[in-house]
Amino acid sequence: MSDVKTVTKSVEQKFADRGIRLTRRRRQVLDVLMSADAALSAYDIAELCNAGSESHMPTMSVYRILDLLQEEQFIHRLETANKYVSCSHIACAHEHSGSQFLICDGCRRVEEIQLSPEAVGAVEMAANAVGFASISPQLEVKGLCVDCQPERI
Amino acid sequence: MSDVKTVTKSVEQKFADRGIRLTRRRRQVLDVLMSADAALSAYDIAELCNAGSESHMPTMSVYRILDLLQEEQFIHRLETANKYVSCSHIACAHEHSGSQFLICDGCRRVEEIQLSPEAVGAVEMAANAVGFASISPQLEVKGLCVDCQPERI
DNA sequence: TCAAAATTGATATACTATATCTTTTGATCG
DNA sequence: CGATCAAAAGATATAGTATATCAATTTTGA
Ligand SMILES: [Zn+2]
Ligand SMILES: [Zn+2]
Ligand SMILES: [Zn+2]
Ligand SMILES: [Zn+2]
Repeated sequence: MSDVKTVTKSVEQKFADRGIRLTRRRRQVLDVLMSADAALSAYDIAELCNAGSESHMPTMSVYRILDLLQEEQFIHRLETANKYVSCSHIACAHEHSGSQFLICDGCRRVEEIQLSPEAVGAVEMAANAVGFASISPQLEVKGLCVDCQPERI
Repeated sequence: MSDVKTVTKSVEQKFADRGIRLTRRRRQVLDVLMSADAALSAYDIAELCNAGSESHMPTMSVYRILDLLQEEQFIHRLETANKYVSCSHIACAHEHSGSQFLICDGCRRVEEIQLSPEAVGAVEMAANAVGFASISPQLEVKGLCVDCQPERI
């Protein structure tokens, strides 16, 4: 169960490649998000940065850093929850063209998935039918994860 | 373009049928939402209730009333926007089994649609593939409405 | 070294939402 | 009708999320 991730060489490399500095503050925020097993609010993150550390992480800094990490797609903001998660693909070479999130109503765990092209197509179709275009691909869907579903015999 | 709706007989009848009182405050909130051409925040609603009226609508009341109207599906809350819209089906006999919303990034207009069963099925399929079940049906998708799309020649 | 740019610190304030307690209003029944 | 009880609204406090702004510090690179 304990599968705690933090900033690795491959993540450091992504920062370097894009000419973005991985400062102490940014590393703190990203480490907290990568270690978390659920989405966190900006205030949660500030608190966790401060826990067991003499440093003081101001919430403002957290927001600033979240903005940057989001732009670079190291993390994502869950708009239905006002919370943040690290990207599932943060350590791999995967590119995304829009992400979808499953959010467990039981344990708040978040799963980042890619919908099948057919699924995306079906949503686009429905949108086009009423004149909408340029659909943004971020979908957030609530449900129950495999651990939180009532047991079936 | 001006197609302002307010509480009608058929809406009044729905309240009566369900034993819910359509008080002055509730009517004010619902009228504001039905007249609006975009989603509104609770504070927007309070302000609009107060505009050109001697009465004072407290924000607390707005929230209380929004809760009720939502439970009865007269209105919906857009979770990605923290805003509220009146239900497209408020004046008809239509039942919904989950709604989907298209939100225009240009003008903030909101279109309430029903995805095709195939589209819903495709999303459910993707969720099941990673162990999620009991998917909630509310989807909010951002895009550009027909009026806000860059003109094509 | 020194000036410019990027990052962080500090403080204030706006926006969204809930909790709780009191007062008023409205339905019901004798 | 007037007493009673429940629903609704009023009032106030507070929690939670986010942005604006300006000053101080650190990093970069000429
Ligand atoms: Zn991602
Ligand atoms: Zn769960
Ligand atoms: Zn509806
Ligand atoms: Zn539009």
